[in-house]
Amino acid sequence: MPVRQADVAKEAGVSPRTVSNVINGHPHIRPETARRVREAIAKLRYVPNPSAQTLRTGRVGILGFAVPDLSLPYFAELATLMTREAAERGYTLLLDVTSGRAEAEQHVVSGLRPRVMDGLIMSPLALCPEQLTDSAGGKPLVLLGEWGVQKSPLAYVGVDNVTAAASATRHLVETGRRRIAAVGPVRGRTGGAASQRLDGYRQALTEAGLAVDERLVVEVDRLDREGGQAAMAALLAAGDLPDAVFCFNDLVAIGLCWAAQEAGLRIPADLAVIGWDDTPEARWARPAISSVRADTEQLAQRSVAALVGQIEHDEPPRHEYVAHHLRARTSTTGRPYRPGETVEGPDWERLPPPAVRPR
Amino acid sequence: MPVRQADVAKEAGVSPRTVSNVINGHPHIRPETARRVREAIAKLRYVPNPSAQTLRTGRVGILGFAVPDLSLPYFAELATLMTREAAERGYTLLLDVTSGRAEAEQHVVSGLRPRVMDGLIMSPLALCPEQLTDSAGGKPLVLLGEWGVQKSPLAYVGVDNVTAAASATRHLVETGRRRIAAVGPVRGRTGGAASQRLDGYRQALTEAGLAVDERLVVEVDRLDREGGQAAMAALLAAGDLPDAVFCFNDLVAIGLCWAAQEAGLRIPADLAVIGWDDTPEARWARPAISSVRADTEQLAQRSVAALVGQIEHDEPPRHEYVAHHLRARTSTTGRPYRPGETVEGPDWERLPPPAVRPR
DNA sequence: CTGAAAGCGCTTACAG
DNA sequence: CTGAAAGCGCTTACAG
Repeated sequence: MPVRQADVAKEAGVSPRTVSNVINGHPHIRPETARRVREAIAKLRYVPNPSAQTLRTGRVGILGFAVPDLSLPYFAELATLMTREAAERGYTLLLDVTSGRAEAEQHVVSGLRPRVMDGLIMSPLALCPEQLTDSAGGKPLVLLGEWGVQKSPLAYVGVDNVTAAASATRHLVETGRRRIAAVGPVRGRTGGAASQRLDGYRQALTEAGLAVDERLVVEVDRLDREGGQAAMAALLAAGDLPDAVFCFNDLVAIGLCWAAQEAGLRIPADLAVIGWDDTPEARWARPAISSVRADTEQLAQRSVAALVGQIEHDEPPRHEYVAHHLRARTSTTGRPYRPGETVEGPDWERLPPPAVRPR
Repeated sequence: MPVRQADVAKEAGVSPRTVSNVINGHPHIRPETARRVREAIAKLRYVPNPSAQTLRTGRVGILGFAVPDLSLPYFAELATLMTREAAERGYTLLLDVTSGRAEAEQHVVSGLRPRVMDGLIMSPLALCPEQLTDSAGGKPLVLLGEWGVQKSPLAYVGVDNVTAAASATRHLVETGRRRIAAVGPVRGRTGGAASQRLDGYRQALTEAGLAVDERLVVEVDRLDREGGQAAMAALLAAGDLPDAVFCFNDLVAIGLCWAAQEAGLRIPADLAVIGWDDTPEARWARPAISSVRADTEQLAQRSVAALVGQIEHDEPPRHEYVAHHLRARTSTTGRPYRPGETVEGPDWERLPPPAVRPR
């Protein structure tokens, strides 16, 4: 019932081979022939059958993007950008929600899925690169979070967590804070972005001549508002409050601010707070919350480019860093802020655009 | 290089036909044969090639879900639920972000996409059902928003916007409000959910013996925080402030609260505010914002069921309603609220679960 | 209950 | 520059 290539060929008075050539843009086709074929395609509203194409060529035209949690605005934003980025290169993006469960991540990577995708971009939470390496089903894989990827043979795109975290911490120091807490390592999960951010945090404190007090490093169950709320409760219960908190994402910062304000603390007078991801919710919070922003456009662009490069040109996997910025707002500066304004932090950093670090 | 059905057949000492029968669960297979086949499958780690299956059967195993905007938490939540729901029925969910552009919506429905999906669930923003009807590419389509679907032949799943909006408005009346504004119709877009919510709003006001003041109906450019901010600015500029606002989603409510508080208004003492979607951001706002919640689990479950029913059993399209609830919080009641608590509104409503209204 | 064979709709060496 | 033909890996009437 649907129109086939053969119907187009008959309509245009050529062989199917020629129709295929026109569609796939092969050179050396007589302009007149090409025109006739194109007219026939338009007239019959012919659309090639993707399954037949895939069966024949082994190429699917689909990139996978596996995210742990779409309710994190960071991933929702990234998914939107990736969809666009993939479309520009002629691919469709297939989104997979793993909920951070190891089983789901495993399934995406090694299960049925590889067959319906040409490659996968993933932000692993439960699985570490070693577990992913073998199982990628032979398809190219690009990693987005970090999980001790330094020594992994897999491709990786992300921000330099150490530098960015140091920059956030330094910002707190420069606004006069001395007892700075860090909230965000996830209980029971070691390595990954969190440990790099802790490195940056400790490094900046040491450079500023401040002591590192391990009691001020607070773990959370999840990087969500409830986690931030619980962390603030723990800090309050411990007494000897910090005068600033570096939160590993905005949701944690929001929950923490909630609990702090509930306890009568003023932000930033009593407690400065900085988050991570630069979500709209942080910009619209009262007071507006300072945040570290990864350049998500670059992230989407580079990771899709890296994946397509592996797929189409067999490029070797490499590690790549994207820019980050510090958005200083009321929760650290005390200065009024209206959503929509962009206030670069005093010591914001930007890595040179094609910051490629070959492995 | 990958293992094919024929390899499994040879390993098990049967014909490909038998392997296919075992995989597809055909009856009347000798248990001993089935066991041998299954062992061979496991041993060789055979996975059927989906493209070949699709080419042969015409069935893809993929459901599409087209959303206008993943940064709306409502859609992010729905996407997560739908993914799970689809997986339970053996389908993969393909997410498409249309950004509410007519062109993108058209493309999803009529473009290349229908060939890679068995059916589509979509929340149209720019296109009305009439435009969608012809173009569905012959594949089943389930609509999620409303766009004057009452008379559309397309399947529809959603909340009863009239009833829910009336309920929200009545709640404001019952907490003593008399000048109640409605913020949310999108400028230049007529019909759809917004006009139904306006109907419910007017209906409730009239029933309460209050006059409907059309100057209190405020349009927005988009249903986002900026839209709410601008709407509040307009209300402030107009003078003669309302004492309550019914916002058509939580983002608008959040932007509106921001602007109201910036102007020195106290919520709810000076202005009561209720939103729609019951997002976490509304629960964690200060004060916590009351909201109308559609039962998203039901929505996901019913819409996937309706789509799969059309695909697999050729069921006729029908209109179906899911339950909604009113979550009364500080922004209307003035009572303290801690995120995580569930406070049903005094006049919350729930439609009987299988609320099917055949067309 | 299972084999041998055709065909889903493409692409692509192989000829001309 | 274009035709005729094979084959990608499945499923399924058709026989037995």
